[in-house]
Amino acid sequence: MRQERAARIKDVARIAGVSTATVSRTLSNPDIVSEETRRSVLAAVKATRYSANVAARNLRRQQAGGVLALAPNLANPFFSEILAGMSEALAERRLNLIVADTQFGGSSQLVQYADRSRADGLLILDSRLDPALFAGAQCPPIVQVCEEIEGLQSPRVVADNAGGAAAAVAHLVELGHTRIARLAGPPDNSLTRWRDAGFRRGMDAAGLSGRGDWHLTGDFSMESGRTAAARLLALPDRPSAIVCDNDEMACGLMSALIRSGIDIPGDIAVAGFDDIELSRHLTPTLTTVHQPRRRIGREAVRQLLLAIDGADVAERTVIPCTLVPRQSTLGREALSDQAAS
Amino acid sequence: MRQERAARIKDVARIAGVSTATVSRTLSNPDIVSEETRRSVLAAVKATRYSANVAARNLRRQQAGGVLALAPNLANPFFSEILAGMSEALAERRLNLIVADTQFGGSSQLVQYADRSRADGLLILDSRLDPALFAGAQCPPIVQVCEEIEGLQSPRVVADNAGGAAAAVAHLVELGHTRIARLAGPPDNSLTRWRDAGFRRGMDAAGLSGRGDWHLTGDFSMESGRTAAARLLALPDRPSAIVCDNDEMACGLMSALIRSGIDIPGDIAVAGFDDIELSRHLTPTLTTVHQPRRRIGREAVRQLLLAIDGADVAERTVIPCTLVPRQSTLGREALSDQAAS
DNA sequence: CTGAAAGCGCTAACAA
DNA sequence: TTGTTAGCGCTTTCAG
Repeated sequence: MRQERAARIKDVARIAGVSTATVSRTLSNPDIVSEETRRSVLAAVKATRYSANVAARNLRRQQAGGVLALAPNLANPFFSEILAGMSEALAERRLNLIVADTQFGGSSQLVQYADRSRADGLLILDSRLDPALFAGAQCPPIVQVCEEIEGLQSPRVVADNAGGAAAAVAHLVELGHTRIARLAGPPDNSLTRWRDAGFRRGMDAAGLSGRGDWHLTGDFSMESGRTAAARLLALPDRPSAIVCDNDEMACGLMSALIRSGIDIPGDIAVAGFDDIELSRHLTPTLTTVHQPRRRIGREAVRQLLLAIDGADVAERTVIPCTLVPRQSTLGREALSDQAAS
Repeated sequence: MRQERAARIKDVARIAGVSTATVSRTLSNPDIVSEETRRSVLAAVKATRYSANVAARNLRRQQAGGVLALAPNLANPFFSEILAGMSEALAERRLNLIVADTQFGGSSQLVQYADRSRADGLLILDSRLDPALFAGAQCPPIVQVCEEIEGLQSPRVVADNAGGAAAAVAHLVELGHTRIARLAGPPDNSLTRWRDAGFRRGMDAAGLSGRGDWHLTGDFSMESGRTAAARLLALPDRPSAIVCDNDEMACGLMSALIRSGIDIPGDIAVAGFDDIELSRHLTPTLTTVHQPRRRIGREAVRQLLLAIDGADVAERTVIPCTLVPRQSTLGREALSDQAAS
């Protein structure tokens, strides 16, 4: 039972009684060969279970056969659904998605990838990367996704972060809140900055002004939401509502507030951002801003493929977000036993 | 400003005044060239920003340069942390991790990958795949991770699912519970079967017997935990504790129970499995079985690399799990304000 | 519509 | 220790 060698294009050609060029043509551009030839080649392909050697094809075509996604944290469900959308969209073009976690290996590893022979394109999801990494002449086309790196010129596909944050504020205002706090992400993060702008826009529209001591900061982790709760509770003059820059912080915050005997939304209403699956299953369920993550991933790939093909690409594609009102602002009665919406 | 072509090995050789073979040797095996040569080659590499063409190298070496992971759902945080561990371990060997979501493209796509020219190895995390996909002679080495496909012979790296489930039961028994129910995963899933075995082992050890009507089934989703709660509440004779086959179901279950006015753990104690990050942040925090996911990912890669190198590989590597007692079984007082443990 | 042949860039066997 | 050289398997001109 020795291991049989994989068939090469030569083998297929011999069996089909044609040249290797014809086999290649049949496979990549079936319309330009005669029907008879096509039939015999395809039969030979099937008989030999032939599948083209990827390295040889890529070498010849001077391409990499895959796209690299740089994400700050693979273990984060927010990114993973975007990656799933990317993977899906790339498969249609028979391109691989190679995923690198920027937490490891450091930039020394990453710089390797900013090279056409390794990746036909780059999808960058981490705004903390140094733009200099991608400055080389041989860097493949780039699309930035969700986050934005200052000083790296490339098309961007982002959610409507400002609009989402403004909608969250408007929702609270409509419920009668005027004392609205904010739990922001890291100040140097582009998401934070856009959501900041939206928050202020929403406040302005309602004639409200933000208060400095009601501006808390976290790092997008549940843990930082937990610690923010302590700071919130220590305030002499508490807000009646708080808008968080993501669901995970909102989750950590709510959980700590509840443990301290605070009623949500009775004492403090809470809104998040992202609409991760969890948000529907918290108690109370979390009002949040839904980002269509799969669609963002697909759209980013679409733009990248355009760029790879040398077509014109929108400098900035903004994907709309939608507010999803749930119990953490409406109260339990409003939606009591309703299924996830 | 025209785009400069990437340097090839020839360019480096010319600048360093040596042959291409020497450049290649300097880069892949520096010890066998003289120090002087090495210096001039490295200088030329730096000057040209040379980086070897991956496709050419792979073609010549008859390898793929990457390993493919087949996961059922990229968007699931449980898998994503394992993938992160894999990515980390592979980077040390300069191998890519290519991730494919088995939800999309169907097996027609996947079968393409069971081929040495596309992947140097396969990491299979989805037990629902057809073993026939990997039966070809040209299929690269495989390691199954976490889940197991019946009829696919290959090394496996799995958590101690039975031991974990037994520990959860033992913990409840120690707290005085004798009426213990189970919320199981899909019956055809290997995780479910191992956890089933562990559950029974734990019950037997305590002299307890499981009851048929206390055996609920879900599909590992939060949603299925939610619906299981309704069935649990409809029972004429309720258990005092329930062991769930994963944290997400436990989360959906708890959240629905609480909404129905059930006190956890006063009325019903709940234990999960996996220890996803969320579990520490639920209210009450969830007692669960911790799986060292990153380590599982790293270990799977270690075994795969051994197999690729033709070394002997353990048929089955079992990674220990540890019980993490929290409020959902102990009560809120016990651990009230303690940080995540 | 098809075949011959060049060559993508690299590594490794062999020779010196 | 280094250079020469063949060739990995494929695609794509260029001829016919």
